[in-house]
Amino acid sequence: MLADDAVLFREGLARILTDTGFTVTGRAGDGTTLLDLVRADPPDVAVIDLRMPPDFAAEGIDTAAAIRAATPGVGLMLLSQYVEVHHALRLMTDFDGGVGYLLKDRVSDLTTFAADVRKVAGGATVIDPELVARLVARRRERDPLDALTDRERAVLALMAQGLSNTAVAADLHLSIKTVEAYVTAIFTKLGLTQHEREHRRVRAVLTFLRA
Amino acid sequence: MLADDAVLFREGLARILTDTGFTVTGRAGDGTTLLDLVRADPPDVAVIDLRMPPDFAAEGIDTAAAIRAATPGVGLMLLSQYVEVHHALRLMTDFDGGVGYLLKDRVSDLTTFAADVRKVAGGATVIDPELVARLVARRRERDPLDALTDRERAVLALMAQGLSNTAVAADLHLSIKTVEAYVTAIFTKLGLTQHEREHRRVRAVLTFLRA
DNA sequence: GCTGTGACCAGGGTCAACCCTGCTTTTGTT
DNA sequence: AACAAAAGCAGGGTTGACCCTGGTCACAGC
Repeated sequence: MLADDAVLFREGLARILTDTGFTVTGRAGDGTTLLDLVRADPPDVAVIDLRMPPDFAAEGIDTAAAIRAATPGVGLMLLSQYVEVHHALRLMTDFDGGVGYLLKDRVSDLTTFAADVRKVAGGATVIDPELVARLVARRRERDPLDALTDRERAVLALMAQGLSNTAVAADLHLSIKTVEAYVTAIFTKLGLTQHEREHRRVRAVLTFLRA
Repeated sequence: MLADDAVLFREGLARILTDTGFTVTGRAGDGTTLLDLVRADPPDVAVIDLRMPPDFAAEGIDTAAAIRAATPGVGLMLLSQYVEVHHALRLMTDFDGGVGYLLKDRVSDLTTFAADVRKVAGGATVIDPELVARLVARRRERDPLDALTDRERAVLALMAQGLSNTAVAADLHLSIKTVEAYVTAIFTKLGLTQHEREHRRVRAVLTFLRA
């Protein structure tokens, strides 16, 4: 079963899978269609693009979770354009095997790729080595935004859109005093101590944009 | 002829082209290899990923230019993951037809895609409609940074690194009063009038980062 | 010679942003 | 039950950022 909204890629992948011995039982351009198709005719494995319509914001992994819940025996191979460590982590912890997570551009051999898909169909976990390396590195240098509470992150997100404290207060239904308190807390947690050379609000925004 | 470093995509595309009536005479993972292959056995058309190794910074279009110079009769179909207006412009102006520029994710029909590739092989120019729309919009709303003088741009660049006015003054060997004057001028030229909801310095920085 | 523009700068003013200190309430953990 | 953290907010203070107005000098174009 194939799920990817990019026609060129999906149709190309369908041909590759057919050539490497798989039977492609269906194709879907979005998560809802995929879930319906899998329920109707559970395949050995579903190959899913991580970013799917409508929001292209990793619905692929939510769809995968829904498939796992509905049809636990179906393997789930996720393909991503970019390294997204937290999704890999989620796959390794929330799913009980039978999942794969590969980067599209790092697949260099079709035979190995096919073998990985088979492993996943057989219940194994297959994660791109680059992701493992990133996970290890990540544990060493934690994301500075990790220290922020949900509220602080929300405030910073609006700051990063160029909103004033007045606007942030209005949008989050808070008082300006509260927002000011959060802003100061954000600076502290991001290690942005008062310094003559820094415009800390801009620095905080840059940190957010780079995360 | 196919040129794309992403094996999954390239091999999938090879199969699609074969299925839609083309003969795929060769495959290349980088521009140099592609140029060599095209010289050795010029095809009707080369399908090229815009982003190629080693720098993934649009070598595809340079390779296309080199191919055009060496073998003028070869059509050039470029595929891009993202809209990049300046590359489309270059294709339309520097090349004398026989070029195409499509976005990977916006190809929704294989038959139409194949027809587009044939048009390019026949000497036509095929550009994704979305790009045309962007080009038209771009001519209307010129880059806001164009209105800035060299000095204003320099000041904004340092602002965009999160520097305070004090630091900008020190780095550019100016007085703080001068920097303040430039900052106000920058806001005016970027159309950032005083508004209760905006933090204009952050907005200016965001404008700079997106340019 | 005149005009316009860019670069550079000052005095004086306003205020949003930030900081400090202190508080209450809610929620989660032990 | 006790404690800690997060959320939310206030009073009062400081100040960097911004704004207005005015100025000089160098350079380019007419």
